Amino acid sequence: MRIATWNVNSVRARTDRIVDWLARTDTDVLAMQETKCKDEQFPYERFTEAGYEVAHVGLSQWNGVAIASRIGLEDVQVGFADQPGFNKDPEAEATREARAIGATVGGVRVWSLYVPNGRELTDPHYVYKLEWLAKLRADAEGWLAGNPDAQIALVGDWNVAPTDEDVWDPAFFEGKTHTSQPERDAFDAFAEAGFADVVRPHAPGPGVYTYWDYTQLRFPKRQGMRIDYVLGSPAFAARVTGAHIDRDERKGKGASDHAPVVVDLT
DNA sequence: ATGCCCGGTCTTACCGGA
Repeated sequence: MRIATWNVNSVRARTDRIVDWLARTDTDVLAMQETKCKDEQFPYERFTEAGYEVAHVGLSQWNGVAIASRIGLEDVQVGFADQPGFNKDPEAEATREARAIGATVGGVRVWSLYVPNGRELTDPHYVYKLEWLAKLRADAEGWLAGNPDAQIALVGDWNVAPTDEDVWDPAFFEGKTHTSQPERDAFDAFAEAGFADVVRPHAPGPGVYTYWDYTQLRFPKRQGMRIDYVLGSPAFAARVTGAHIDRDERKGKGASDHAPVVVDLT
């Protein structure tokens, strides 16, 4: 079984590329983030024709997460129980965004996650990001406490670079989001809760990234960030036989700014 | 080495991305 996560940065702008990639790489399950469309705009037919069922949640042109599977897709859940909401206007009511969808595939409870960016360290979005991660960790800890043998995979764009090795230049990110200590603490809390990074042992750094900014020749200069992760419960981690980051998929015209992260299971 | 931003929209300006 092969499972992958990919921030596709618009599923409509890249449908051909995504469906071609699925077929070419023999991937059974793909968690997508930043689909950037409403449910009624999602190109379901293209995935169905290729043999994949899709569960998607998209409420506007922002965010949007999905899981595509050719090995079944059960018990779809939009959002996690304590998922916080957000509103740019602090006076207005915070609403839950399309940043989390869960489904059971091949015996694995998969969550496709798009963690809030945070924007600036002084922005309310940063507070939202930290709370979002804390609530997810609390809920995920509960899922595992209720069933220590559960195969759970928390996958997606975490928008955190947990170590200095995970960015091309730590000095460049001083005073910015993604590398601050509170964000790193929030990310590390998942390991403490029993969810391990199953990719890093198979794709060690330095210089190994999953995202490269479109500007300033970041990709050819190999100036990227490792912010997309597959965190697995012990029973999930035990099934992992290999993993890699498909850097080639970042090449060429029409690429997402993120590469797919691929995990192979028994 | 795979190229000097790219999606989206209430589109020709601006928001969000990281």
